[in-house]
Amino acid sequence: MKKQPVCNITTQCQARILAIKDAMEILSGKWKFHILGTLLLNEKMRFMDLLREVEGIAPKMLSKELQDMEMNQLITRTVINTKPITVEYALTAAGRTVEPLIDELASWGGAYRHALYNKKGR
Amino acid sequence: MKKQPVCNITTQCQARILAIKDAMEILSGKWKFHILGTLLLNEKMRFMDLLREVEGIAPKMLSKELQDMEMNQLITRTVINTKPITVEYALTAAGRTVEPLIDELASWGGAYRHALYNKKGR
DNA sequence: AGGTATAGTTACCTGAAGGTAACCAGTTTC
DNA sequence: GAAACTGGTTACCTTCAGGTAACTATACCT
Repeated sequence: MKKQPVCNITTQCQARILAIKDAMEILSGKWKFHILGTLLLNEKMRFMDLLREVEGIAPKMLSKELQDMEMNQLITRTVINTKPITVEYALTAAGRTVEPLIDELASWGGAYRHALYNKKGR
Repeated sequence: MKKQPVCNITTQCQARILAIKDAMEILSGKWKFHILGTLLLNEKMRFMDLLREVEGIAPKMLSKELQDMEMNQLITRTVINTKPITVEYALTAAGRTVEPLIDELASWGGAYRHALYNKKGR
């Protein structure tokens, strides 16, 4: 008799897996956390500000990531009618909810680095 | 005068960015969270168990991700001398520390889905 | 001797992610 | 009038993550 392909498919587990998949999809890519983290510190930022603050990002990537996140309603884009036109990006309420996640990620990364330093460092 | 390339490089920020980069690198990929989540539920699991539990993963990917995580000291691999040889995978103490992170990720994903459903659903 | 289990490995292929560089159009400053 | 600001777009190229399928070798069951 063949072994059953799965043992652990409770509805709870399935929902959890789906939630994780969602989160990973929405927050995927190299830059989103850095952009969101910067917006958490500064409230409203223009395109060129972000380009300077998020170290290493190219305008093309920044533009694409901002569009992604606007579509997913994490940020808003507002065109301001100044002399040279300016654009303001800001977090939405939904966008602000990533703060604990980013905190957790940062603290995990920090703790991990610290733990390895104590064990293997030299 | 050119604008300064950066305004926000406090040492705190730099450390935070580094920690996030670390975490993303170590936990990168489509499968690590699912594997870790499964190991959180089951303590000790064999290769074929994981292959069955982590829905959709191919043996090649599972093997590779397990090796990655063993190198990063998140899991242990123990060969057991049974009739047909078996291998047990289990979380290390460091591996168990991802639990809050996974919880946060899952709860964020769930909340996000819920929020969008209330706003745009239908 | 054929099917099942164990734990993987190997070769091949593809699509997406991301980097580089140049360019656009308008405006203010030097 | 040249340079630097504004906010991007476009084309091109490279890398790699990840998927598919087949295969290895040993051993138990019937």
